[in-house]
Amino acid sequence: MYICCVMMQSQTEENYIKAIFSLGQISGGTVSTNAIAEHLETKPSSVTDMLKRLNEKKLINYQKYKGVSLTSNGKNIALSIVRKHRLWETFLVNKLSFEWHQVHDIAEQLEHINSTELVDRLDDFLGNPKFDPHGDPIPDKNFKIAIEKPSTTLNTLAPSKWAMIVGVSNTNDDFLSYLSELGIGLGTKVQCKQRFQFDNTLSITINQKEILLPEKISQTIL
Amino acid sequence: MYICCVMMQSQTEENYIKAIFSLGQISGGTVSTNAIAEHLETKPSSVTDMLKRLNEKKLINYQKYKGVSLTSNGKNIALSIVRKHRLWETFLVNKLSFEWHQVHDIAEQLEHINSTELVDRLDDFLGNPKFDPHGDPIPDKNFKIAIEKPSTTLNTLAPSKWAMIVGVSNTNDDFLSYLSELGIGLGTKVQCKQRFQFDNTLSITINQKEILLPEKISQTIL
DNA sequence: TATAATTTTTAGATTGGTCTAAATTTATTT
DNA sequence: AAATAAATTTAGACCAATCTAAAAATTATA
Repeated sequence: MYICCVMMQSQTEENYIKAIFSLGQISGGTVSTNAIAEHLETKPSSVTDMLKRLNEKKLINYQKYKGVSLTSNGKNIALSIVRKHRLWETFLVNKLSFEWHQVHDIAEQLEHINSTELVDRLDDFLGNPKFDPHGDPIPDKNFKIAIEKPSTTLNTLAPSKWAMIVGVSNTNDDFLSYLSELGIGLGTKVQCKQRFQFDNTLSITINQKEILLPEKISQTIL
Repeated sequence: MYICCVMMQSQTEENYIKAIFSLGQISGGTVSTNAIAEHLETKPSSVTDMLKRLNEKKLINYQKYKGVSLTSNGKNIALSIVRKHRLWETFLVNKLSFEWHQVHDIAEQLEHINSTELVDRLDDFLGNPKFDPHGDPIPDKNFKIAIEKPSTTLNTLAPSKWAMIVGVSNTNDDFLSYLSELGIGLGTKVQCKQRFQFDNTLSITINQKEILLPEKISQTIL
């Protein structure tokens, strides 16, 4: 087994690699300059500059005008950042009692802390969790990712059936705090009361309370 | 009670403020450009540039050629960094089972993480410790520092008397790992066996083992 | 007090990361 | 296929943080 050397990136470079990784997950293939710019809230010209640098360092495959993808080195760096991010989120929620929706910004900072020793010990301290508080899988020491939990979106729940929340596919802050206001969190058990035909709005029961969820929302809950 | 706004410094600026703070602690008065340069392993000309910027931001009192000291804003920033540094060191040692001497570099990174919420929760999680693993006091939420433990250096220990290690005055890495090799750590109980007149070398007993400590070393142990 | 030695500051260049405005390449439409 | 629109890159500038080399101020010394 070989573990690549994953050192000496600036935080900015790491953020670009992370962006390319997560956009690549969605699109499957290569990622466009504009997509990265939008994702990082920066200008396309800045992205081009950075892509040249990352290309020099052999962290990405980049050809002018042709989009970009990660090399295996780049992918390992991305996975190590994802690992750190999700472990820290787990720490914040499980040990420091943060709410689900408060942890993202802090983990965004902590994920850049550079110490394999630290991350591995944190992993052990947390009991080597396979999934983070949002239900996303945490890569292990060797960047292996557990098989995704087989989960379905809430909007497919049949009337009278029960389900447990195991994750969301939208990690927007406002959305997450909206959910916690509704009483929806990780592990929450819900029952489908009724589905309205005309727009598929779902009526569900949570702790005796009845709530209406538009399809747009029920689609993002696992 | 007023808490100043402690935001938006770059890591570099924070490192300068920390350096000025800790050098100021020693010298009492103002700190010289060269001292800062040496402490941060940079060039005096770089220091001058940064001093101008920090002066602009009213974090230091700076007059050309006259040395520098922290304003009350600057002091608060310094204290908040010290607080973070020492809390994280405590976390690393108490929760992640790091050794005494391994934690400094990691804490040096963690101290720049920016979230009052995080720090205060970490403080609670650790049980609001008053001293870090090196025996140094941890400033509280309001940057108040506990009165130093009244402690004496090991070289003053009289023959046959017992003492407990509560800190060291030299936090050099090699020194700390040398101590742990000897079996000397925080909370270690030692007994003075004998003091040799000619050079004040101390013979002490630690867990049944007998060890000889030159005066230079026994002076740095509290 | 004048000179030498030291400390500190300035001047000017470099690097990483960003921007705007203009130019170029690729994609779309007629 | 030509014209237009959209995406991408280049050129040139800026800021933070650094450096080297040279100048200026301070301190020490003869």
